[in-house]
Amino acid sequence: MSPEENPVPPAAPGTKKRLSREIVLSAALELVDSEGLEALTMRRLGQQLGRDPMGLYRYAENRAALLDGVSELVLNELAIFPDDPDWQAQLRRIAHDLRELALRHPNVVPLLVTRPLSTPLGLRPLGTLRPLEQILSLLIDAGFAPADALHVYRAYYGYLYGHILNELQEFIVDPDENEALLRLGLHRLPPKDFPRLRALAPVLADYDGKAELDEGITILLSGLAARLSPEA
Amino acid sequence: MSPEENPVPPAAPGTKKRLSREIVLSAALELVDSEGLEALTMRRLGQQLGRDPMGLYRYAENRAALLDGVSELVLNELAIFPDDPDWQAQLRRIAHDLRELALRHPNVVPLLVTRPLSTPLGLRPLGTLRPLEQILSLLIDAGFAPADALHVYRAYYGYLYGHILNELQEFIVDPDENEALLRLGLHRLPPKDFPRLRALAPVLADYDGKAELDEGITILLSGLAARLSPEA
DNA sequence: TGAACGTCTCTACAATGTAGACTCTAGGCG
DNA sequence: CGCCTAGAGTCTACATTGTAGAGACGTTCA
Repeated sequence: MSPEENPVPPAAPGTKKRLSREIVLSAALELVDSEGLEALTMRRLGQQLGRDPMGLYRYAENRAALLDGVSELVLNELAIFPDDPDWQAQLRRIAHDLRELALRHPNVVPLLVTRPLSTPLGLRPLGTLRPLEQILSLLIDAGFAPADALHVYRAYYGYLYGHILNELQEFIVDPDENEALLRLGLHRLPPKDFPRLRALAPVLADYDGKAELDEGITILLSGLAARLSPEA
Repeated sequence: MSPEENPVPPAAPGTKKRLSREIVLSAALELVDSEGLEALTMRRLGQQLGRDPMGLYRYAENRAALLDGVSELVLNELAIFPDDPDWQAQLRRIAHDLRELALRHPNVVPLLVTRPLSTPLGLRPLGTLRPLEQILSLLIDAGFAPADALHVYRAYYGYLYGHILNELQEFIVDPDENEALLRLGLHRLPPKDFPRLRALAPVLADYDGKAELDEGITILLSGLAARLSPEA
């Protein structure tokens, strides 16, 4: 082989153009989606782009900043229409969209959930705060007092994130091995200590996340609407 | 200084006794509590215990297993009484307990939330599954059909974890710098794009997580009870 | 006494994030 | 046209990490 030929071909062959933040972040996201969070190292990403790893520091100050960028990028896939007059319908739709987004990028969910914990609210990437702002707008326009809008948002987003975490925890990629794996795992549990869980194995195996989310949202929204009427 | 004197004294001086899994995990937890997750390295933990880092592998196969052990340890602080006939009161109490536990160990919360994502349900540390089993027991004893109990559990725990994440995200350690930091951060946001959020700064500053959790739980429980009556 | 075993320790290595200096290239100015 | 400066890209180097593998040590049984 010719000496200057890159020994690792997976880098896109033609793309030796100029780099950009978007390109870098997209590549990072692809990497995370396909191989998991811990596969996203500077060297690995560099080789994916056919560039020296050090060059990446021009587009992300840190590895942490890179992670922030990735979660921002993912959240940008979420479309919110703050002008919809039917706030309940809109919140329900957003919930399902976010759920599907999480299922599409399961490896990014840990980022979505933990990165904000290490960054005070005001210092987060702007793309991360946009959903919050837009939902507040939606609720206030619908007639909620600003403080009540915040309460609704918190209850809503709290439940939503919780559900997503729940569902992903039970999620197993290949539905064929689903039941097998599940039984395998549950079988390990001492029957004395875990009778309920073991008995529920078949129910656990078919989990309809979409329906479950929808029910939860219904309960929560109607409860919230009753307590804090938007016309008050 | 004498050559064989350990340059890092913080290791407990007297405790040269036999190690045990509990001791190791407790030390790990202390480390995480006081200095954060990324401070928990094998070497650092070893020096905390005055032992060679390699010795730790006798009590935890991996660093990952160590992390699992820590979250298990924390979850064990949670007391559940599956025999309480008043399931709603019990769930409400557990919620508050778990919230306080999270506030006590904020650095462990990312573990609690993300570790299960990388481990199929049946293979988790037993201590992690105990709350699930016990709450199922509580609900089934209260009259729920097993499958319904699972639904209730999911909605409940989903909301609970979501709330905790929410609250920790807005949590700032020193309440004095709370408002300052908050304003500082929010001030950075472009007013054109984030008018609602900026206007809510004072409301954001005093967040009563306990009350908010309680309200949410009330809404959720009454909704769930209405939909799936335990006497059905 | 000797042997065997479980515990602890040491050394070593590959992989990571990143600082700092170097090279290269494009474009503006004389 | 030639130089020169600034920024993008690259190379080298280093401290820190998890962990394999071999050895040392002490305790316990035959």
